[in-house]
Amino acid sequence: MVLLKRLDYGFNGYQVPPTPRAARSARRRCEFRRKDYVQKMCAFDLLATVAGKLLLEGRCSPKSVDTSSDKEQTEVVESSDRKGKNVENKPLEEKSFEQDSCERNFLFTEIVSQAPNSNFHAHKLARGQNDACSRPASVITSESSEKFGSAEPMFNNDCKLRLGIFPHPVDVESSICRSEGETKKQIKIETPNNRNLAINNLADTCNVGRSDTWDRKPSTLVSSPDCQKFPFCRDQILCGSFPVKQDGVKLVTKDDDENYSGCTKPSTTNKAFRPPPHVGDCRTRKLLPSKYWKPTPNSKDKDPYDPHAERRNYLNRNNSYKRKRSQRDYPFKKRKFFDCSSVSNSDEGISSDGISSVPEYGYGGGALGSGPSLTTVPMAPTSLRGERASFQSRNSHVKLKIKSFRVPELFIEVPESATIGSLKRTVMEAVTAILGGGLHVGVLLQGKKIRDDNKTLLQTGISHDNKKLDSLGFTLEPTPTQSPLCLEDCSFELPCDTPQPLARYPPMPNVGQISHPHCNLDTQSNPRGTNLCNFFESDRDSALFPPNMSLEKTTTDSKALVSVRPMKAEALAMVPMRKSKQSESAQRRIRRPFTVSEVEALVQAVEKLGTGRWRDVKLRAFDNAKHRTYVDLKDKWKTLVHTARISPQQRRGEPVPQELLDRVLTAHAFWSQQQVKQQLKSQSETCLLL
DNA sequence: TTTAGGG
DNA sequence: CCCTAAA
Repeated sequence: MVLLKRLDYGFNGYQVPPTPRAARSARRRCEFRRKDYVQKMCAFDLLATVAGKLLLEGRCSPKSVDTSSDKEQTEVVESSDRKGKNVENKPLEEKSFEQDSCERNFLFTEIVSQAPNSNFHAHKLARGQNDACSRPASVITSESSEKFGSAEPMFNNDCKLRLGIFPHPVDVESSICRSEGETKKQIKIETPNNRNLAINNLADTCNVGRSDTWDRKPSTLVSSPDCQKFPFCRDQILCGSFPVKQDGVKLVTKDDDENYSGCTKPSTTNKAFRPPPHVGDCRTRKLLPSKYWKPTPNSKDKDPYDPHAERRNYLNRNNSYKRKRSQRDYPFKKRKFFDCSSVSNSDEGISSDGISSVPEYGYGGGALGSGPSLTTVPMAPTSLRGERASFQSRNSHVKLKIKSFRVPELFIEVPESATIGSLKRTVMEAVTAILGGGLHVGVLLQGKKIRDDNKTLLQTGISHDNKKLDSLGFTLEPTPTQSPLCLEDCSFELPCDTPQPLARYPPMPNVGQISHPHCNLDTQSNPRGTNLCNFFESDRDSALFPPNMSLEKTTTDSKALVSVRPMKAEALAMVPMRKSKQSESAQRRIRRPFTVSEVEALVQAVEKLGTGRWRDVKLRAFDNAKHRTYVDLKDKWKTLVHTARISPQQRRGEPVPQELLDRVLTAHAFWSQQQVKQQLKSQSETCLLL
């Protein structure tokens, strides 16, 4: 349950608020509940059944693959911050970042291209990433992406903040070359200090040696500001995309957020709670960023327990509310139309996921149905073609091009006053937290997880002649080991010689989309649960891109091209994943426990407005917390009342100060009574009329 | 769209 | 948190 725990508390720190729209879907995807788990498992059982059928239909076992002709390809990586400014130590506010336009997802793109050998150990990678901690992360401001922005309409102005991981400027070249030995590759790496560092002589085979290399020099991490390089589909965006090549990883954060300026001044006050009456305003005003306070025209507001005054006030404001209401965009209700599945939307003919197959004959970017950028794919040099040719003649091999891996979603929140350096560290921590925990590879076929590791590709339906198979996807996920929900083996290895390279997939389809608490920065000054920013932050989930916009980009992502050696299967031309209709079903929003600060704000609002006016409460105290709907607030109040009534021993979760609970009971009693009075009143009136 | 409640 | 009947 460790994982769950982390989830539960992952939101207490600073986080980058996402855009409202995607919020909902993201939350749903992230939801990690036992209940869901059970449901999922049912689905898996179903899959197992299907798989069984496939097994029966299975034909001869795959033949061995001749890799002799396989040569690694050269990949040129776009230099990252060519135009990026080195703004290491300036506060974020001084940058041109626009919080609401930050890209929030992380894209890990591989640098190196062809990794013929699938003998890749995920845990090695993970370790390597740990090492990456020492590596500098780079931040590129919006300017740096200008040139790309124009070419990439999808990002429009949303490409403001990008994070990248760079290898240490120092010994990138040497270490790599040394460890890799001779090579046929050339990699251009741009580091903050060292641009366009060309690396030659990379080993053209990645075997154990490569793994070792990872240990030492985990990866040549290069970041590219070019959005086109990372055309992610909505899914990728939602989940975080992780185009990975064995040789390198690129990290890019995308964030599409809303303002969270409220976090600029993390409040440290949290303890001093005062009695209900009148305290509210003064105190709150102090604690809360002014922008979140809607000055109430009526001074009557001052008296929370004057229902009449409040009523009048309420009525007076009713009109303006209506106007606001129409303007307001509540994310909820949209959920059903939101496709959260990472493997979705391929139906539209768009490569939605990180993977796409390489056409069996004559590799051509266009064959993938991808966008224009595909042509720029650095892959497919002559060696590759040769390889393909050999495959065709000798065996039936499945050729896959993994554009990207889905990666667990990261939530990062930092105060505006944070320095770029701290931002980098934060991102680094977040990334390493995930990677360091070990990675698990999941295989998706037509949007469904393939659990049986022992099936051959053929049996699974992954073969070139299987027309039904049009989608195959891979995901990187945090090691579910710690989670009780984790099923059997969670091997990190991706056996290359095993006929059944299919890795087990964690029970939860979207396990990877958890938020990682480690992302929190600046915890020293902002003890967990005490920052008031939490409920003012805009919806993190909103960081997810609107479904529509991301779809087109996907096609362009040719960078993460990797030649995966499909052990013993037939060469196969695959098509981008197709989303299964089932997956489109709504997903639960991620759980976001209320912080003490939020509770306090809620209590205050209810004290003033009373129960039964949740929309007003929302507007008043949570107007900027897009992820808190009035229903949420109502529910929270309900649970608060319940919590206040039970013994402290029975309470769970983050403890709510007794003082607050007392206020809850008081307010609840007051307003309940008020309600009763109102009813009696109306009743008597009715009687009089009669 | 909001409320109010059950799940 | 979700889902929904009602308003």
